[in-house]
Amino acid sequence: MLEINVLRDNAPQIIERLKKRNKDFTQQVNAILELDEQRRACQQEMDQALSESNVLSKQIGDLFKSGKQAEANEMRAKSVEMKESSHKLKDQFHELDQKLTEALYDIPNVPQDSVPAGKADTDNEEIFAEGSIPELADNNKAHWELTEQYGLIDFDLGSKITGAGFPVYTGKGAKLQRALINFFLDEAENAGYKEVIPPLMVNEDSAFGTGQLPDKEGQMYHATEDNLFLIPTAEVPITNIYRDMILKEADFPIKMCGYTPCFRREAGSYGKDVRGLNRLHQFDKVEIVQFQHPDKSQETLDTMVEHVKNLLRKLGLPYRVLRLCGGDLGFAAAVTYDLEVYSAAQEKWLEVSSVSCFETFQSNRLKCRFKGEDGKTHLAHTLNGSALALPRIVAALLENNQDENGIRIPECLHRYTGFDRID
RNA sequence: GGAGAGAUGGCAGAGUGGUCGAAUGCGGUGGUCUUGAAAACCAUUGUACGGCAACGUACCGGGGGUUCGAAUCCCUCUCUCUCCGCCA
Repeated sequence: MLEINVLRDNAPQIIERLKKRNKDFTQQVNAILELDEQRRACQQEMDQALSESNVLSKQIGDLFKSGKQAEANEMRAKSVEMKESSHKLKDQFHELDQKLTEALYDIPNVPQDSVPAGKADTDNEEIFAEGSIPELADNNKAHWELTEQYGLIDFDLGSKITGAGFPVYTGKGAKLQRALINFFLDEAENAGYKEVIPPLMVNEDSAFGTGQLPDKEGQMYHATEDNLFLIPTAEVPITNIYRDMILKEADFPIKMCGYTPCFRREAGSYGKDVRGLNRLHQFDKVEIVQFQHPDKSQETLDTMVEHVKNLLRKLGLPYRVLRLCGGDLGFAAAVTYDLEVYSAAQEKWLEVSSVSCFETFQSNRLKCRFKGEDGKTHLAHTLNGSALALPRIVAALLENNQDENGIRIPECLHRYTGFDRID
């Protein structure tokens, strides 16, 4: 969520920049400023009242001690009276504070200047592309055919055990998963990321910290009995490691990576684009996360994109990098780069990574701060990216590398798979 | 699942109704001393909100209550630990 004091000081600019999201926030922002005004006025009144009764209480105590019962009792009556009004002010303050916070939840992050204007994914800006699109034989197959032909993934079996979107990886298909995970983790480690294996379920506070709650609870599987949520991405548990913390400036950059399965309900997305590996309820992903000094987050973002590009390069997949337009930008992100690979049999681009800088939007909720040179505390910047999400990588690998007799495995994976072909 | 204990500042750990934002120790920071370091000594050291500032207010796991006054008493929730049972 946005910082109230930043919004207070820069309202017109913020409203202007938010227009990139194709919505006018003037009214909402004005309502917030109004609430903020009221809240501050109320706090002053409340603090005043509390201060007075604190003084009074102290005096009463002194009077009792020096044996002046009568006077003390008289003041006590006065104090009771005051209590009523301070109680009212307290309630009022809390109500205003609550309203203000809730109103702030509804304002998305402010897009950076580089974010192009636009309404939908068709307006995203392609800023880089690499790799050549393979020419497949006429009788080429989509990955869901290949996985069946070579016994790599059993979608029907997953449906039987759990439901649609929960595939069973078998034989070389399972081994390929493991290989990719290890490859991605090793690459991340080589780039200085510390590996963590976080919990796959998180509590409400964590889901709130990274912004899944209060709005997007429909996306997560919810174990109501224990009020825990299955993670939709490792971003949630990993970023929450630093919730409620004050870091030292020397701690930056904090670089962490982790492999986890991810669980997404994907409610309402049935029908289109869900065939095979394109959209699953459970999938594997290696995530990279960084906490960074605000002055350095921009270059950090670039290095993270570079890291992902490198992975795709090594895998030999044709890919492109998109800078998301304002209309496609996630609620919490200030800027996002999507990386897409070309899946040659399906003849379409598949999103395999999303690298974002959230500036202070997440850390404000997380209360992740650092003590600066000036001795004051400031909110850290958070960044994260997929490096990488497996299913669509597998889809593209299978489709792009197929030939008459099987599927070629990219060289960087050989030491992990132990085989160089699937046939 | 049953029985019990507990939750206090970065950590350890006092504090059972006013003198407590909170003793003490450790740690951190600054300084003295030293060729340098260590040791010793001195000082300083929580967060948030409001205020130009002085300063005020709130916070001792969360929420509620009693009281003129709560870290301290009551209720409730959450979490942690120990023992028993079950179990990978």
